[in-house]
Amino acid sequence: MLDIRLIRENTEKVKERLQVRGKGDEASVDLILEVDGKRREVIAQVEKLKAERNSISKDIGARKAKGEAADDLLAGMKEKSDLITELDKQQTDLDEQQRQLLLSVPNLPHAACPIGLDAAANPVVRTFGEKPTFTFKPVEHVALVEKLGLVDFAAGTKISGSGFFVLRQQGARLERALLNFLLDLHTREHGYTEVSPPFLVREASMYGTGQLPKFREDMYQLEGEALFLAPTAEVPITNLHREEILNRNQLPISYAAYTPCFRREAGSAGRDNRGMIRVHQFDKVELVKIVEPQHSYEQLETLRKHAERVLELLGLHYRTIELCTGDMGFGAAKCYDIEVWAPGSDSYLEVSSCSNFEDFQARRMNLRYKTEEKKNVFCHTLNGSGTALPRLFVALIETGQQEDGTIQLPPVLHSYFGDSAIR
RNA sequence: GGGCAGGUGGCAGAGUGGUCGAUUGCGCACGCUUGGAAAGCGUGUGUACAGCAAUGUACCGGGGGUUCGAAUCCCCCCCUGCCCGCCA
Repeated sequence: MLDIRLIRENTEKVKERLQVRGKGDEASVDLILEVDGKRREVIAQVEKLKAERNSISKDIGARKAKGEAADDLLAGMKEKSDLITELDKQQTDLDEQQRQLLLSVPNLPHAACPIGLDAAANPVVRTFGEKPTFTFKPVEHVALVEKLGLVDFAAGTKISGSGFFVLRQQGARLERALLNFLLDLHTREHGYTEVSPPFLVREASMYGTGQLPKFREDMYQLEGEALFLAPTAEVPITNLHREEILNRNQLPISYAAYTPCFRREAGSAGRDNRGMIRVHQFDKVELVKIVEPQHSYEQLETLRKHAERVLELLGLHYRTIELCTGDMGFGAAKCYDIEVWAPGSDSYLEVSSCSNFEDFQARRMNLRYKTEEKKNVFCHTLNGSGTALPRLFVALIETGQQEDGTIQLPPVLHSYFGDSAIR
């Protein structure tokens, strides 16, 4: 949520920054200011009346305490109160209008963000390794996992429907190895605090991180309950500190969490949905940072390096792209996607997305910290999907596949997996 | 699922219609004291909104109502805790 003061005081700048997203959001700005203007007029009016009422009421109380009559003071008070009630209603109404408008406006892209309309305009900012070469034609993961009995898609469909899969035997074990590897890496070497949160969250939490009100259709909600299945660990983890005022010396806070993620993927049926690439439930290790504003961009780089390090240790070729203004998510001010190479599919798969939300989420969540000057300032929140497991899984086995049908695993996984290869 | 009790400032905990943004204690900050610390003493200690400012307004879980006036009375909702039942 943007700061109304920022919109008021830097109107043209805000419009310009919204315009570069290319979604026409800048049109809301004038409307917001119009509502804000009316709102402030009403506030000025009603507060003046309230001040009068309070002062006269006080006098009435004082007289009654002394046993004196106060009829002269009471005259006209009822009317004044009724007027206040009426103006209060107007103000509540305008407040709500303004809130809804503000909630529907995306974050302002950082000044350094590349400008563009869609994914085609995203520059590659880093690559690691090279596309591996094969002496044979590499196979796509679907064929690979079925042959080795790692994943049973039919069983997933039977149990839960399309978009679900069952990991079996070495497949299940590889996933478990990856989870442990990821959590160990981030907690032991990158200094993150491990957290295991609930997977079901209440509505207030979904508002906090911005899934609601705009993206209700993408979420699973429990029938008859005000609970949602978390679409990412970002929701429970960031909400750990909702409505809090942190001490400066607590920052930065860094969390790593494994959770499953639940997504309806409504409207995406038939698109990109082969195998494990786009599913309704997947595991992920998420990284979340809560930081001071002045450090948030260096922290974003750090976060990104931590996410990239995963792929580097696994010896996977990847590229990191910076999202352009038109392709960036709703709440992000700057965002990197890390895409790992999947040779069997001959494509890059997004496994990780590292965003700086600046104070966009913190404002919604009322998450602040106390500065040395004892000012309460909104924190900046960052999050990076440390890695979406199924896609990492896909890249790993497609990259490690051998001509004899086995899959060679990178050395860092040997002890976690208990073997050097899947055979 | 059945029954009950509660939601007040960082925390604990008073307050049942008027000078209460709220007694007090703890905590915290600063000062005095001390060789230094503890103790003790003193002072201070919420947030948001409006306003150039002085200042004003709002907030005792949320919303509505009664009243000149509500933390306090009435209604609805949300949340938390406890007991019983059921259950991994």
